[in-house]
Amino acid sequence: MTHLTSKTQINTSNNIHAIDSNSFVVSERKFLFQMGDQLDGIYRVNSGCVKLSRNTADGEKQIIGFYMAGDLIALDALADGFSHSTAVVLETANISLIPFATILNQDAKFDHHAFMHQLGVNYNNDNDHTMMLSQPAERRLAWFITKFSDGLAKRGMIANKFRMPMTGTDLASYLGMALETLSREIRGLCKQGLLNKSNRNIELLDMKYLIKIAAGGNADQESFANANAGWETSTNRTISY
Amino acid sequence: MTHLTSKTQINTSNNIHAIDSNSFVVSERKFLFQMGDQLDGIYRVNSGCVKLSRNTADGEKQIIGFYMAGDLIALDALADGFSHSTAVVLETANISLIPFATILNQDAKFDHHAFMHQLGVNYNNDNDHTMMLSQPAERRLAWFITKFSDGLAKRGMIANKFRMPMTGTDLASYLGMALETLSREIRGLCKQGLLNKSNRNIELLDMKYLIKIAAGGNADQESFANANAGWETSTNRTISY
DNA sequence: CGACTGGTTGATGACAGTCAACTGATGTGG
DNA sequence: CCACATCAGTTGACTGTCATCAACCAGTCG
Repeated sequence: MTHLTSKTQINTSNNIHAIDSNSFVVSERKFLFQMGDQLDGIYRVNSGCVKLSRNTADGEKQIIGFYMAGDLIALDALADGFSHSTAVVLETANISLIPFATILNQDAKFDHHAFMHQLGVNYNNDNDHTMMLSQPAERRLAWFITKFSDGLAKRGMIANKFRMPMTGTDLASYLGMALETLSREIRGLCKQGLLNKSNRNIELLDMKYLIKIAAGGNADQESFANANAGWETSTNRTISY
Repeated sequence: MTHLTSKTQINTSNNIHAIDSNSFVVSERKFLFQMGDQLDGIYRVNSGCVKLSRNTADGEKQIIGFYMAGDLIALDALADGFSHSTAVVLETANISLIPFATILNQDAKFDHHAFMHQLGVNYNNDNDHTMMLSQPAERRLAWFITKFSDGLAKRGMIANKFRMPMTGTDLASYLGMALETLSREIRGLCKQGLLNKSNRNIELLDMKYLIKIAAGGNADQESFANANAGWETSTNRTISY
């Protein structure tokens, strides 16, 4: 893995291709930045998928989020210019650097309104994540799956059949559970007929019921899938949040 | 409890006194805003303490943070102008409204740099909180206590002897544990000689060891307090983060 | 004074973490 | 292309942390 700390390196690395002055491509498994790096601004993900992680005080790595088109990352660098998290690309990504100067200076060409809006969206997503962590494992998983699917729908992609860009280990860390627990919970949802899974390929069979679980509806209740078998109930409906 | 949704109400409520055009006082137990309120901007806490909460999908209330002098709240309203959280004042607070227009418009009198800095600080604090939620209960508690103490120190207040502004129920919710668990964990730390507690008054006796627990050091190890009894090891040292 | 809110303590059990063994994918060098 | 190593994920058995339920106590307030 290469390691990016400055724009100079961006231009010299053969894994990172400048598209224009502000946007560049980072390929799978490459670092965008690491904890402690001094950044020139914050980043916007234009396409692909990036994971952010942090180290706990005792050195364990924890995933704090997965970011896709439109998301802002490295917001923590607003505090002091240094990144407090590590960014690794999961799916080859097009990234824009938004320099601090652009954010602070009254550059009319920069859409401050959209920036602030996105900041709020990111903030809300993070809060949702935080809140889910004190919920039962099955609920956390159902929440993630429906939210991920919704994210795809919002970006105009197929929402009921997709490939997870992250490993189970990463997802388990993000959801605050052991890898084994994640594996068992996924199997549980499969057995309930709510989804199919092979490797990282997921097919949602009963979105409504998954949403119900995510919202705290108990999985022991009668499944919508059982009560109303078929595809009518499992269309890739858009979740509002 | 009264409920503030607009500046009009701010001016009419006898619990809220305008100090200047931007700053006002909200007294204990009053709402600053509630989930769903349309806001005119985001708020800055100048003094006092404010708690933020959200409702889970199944209607349970969860505390997402406690905010003190310097902290920004209602950042989620940046997304769409509506608050996704509820703010209740715990200690009579002086609050400034920072209108969206001020943030977006190129108002030279507004310190955008300081604003962005504080945004990053808030963001980091939230990430810390999120990460702690998958740690053991004792560790979460030790983390909160040391962090709270550090927050007091940073604001020039006495850091090793203070009063908790929130109820145990609120703190338990924030830390993602049951009230009973919190009660037992506090007692556990007391029994280890790390702190004293009567009602909501806390006295830290061994900050270093609390920090060690917060960082993942096991409480079964020999306590610094036991190894090196006395006050020399329990001064209100400032934690760097 | 009773009714509340806030907090403590004990008994019990469930959810999920840990340990361990194993299977299946993916990748690498000879 | 195979042999091997490595990573990713599965499954089972066991254990422990912590949530739940319940009873109880201490302030506070109308």
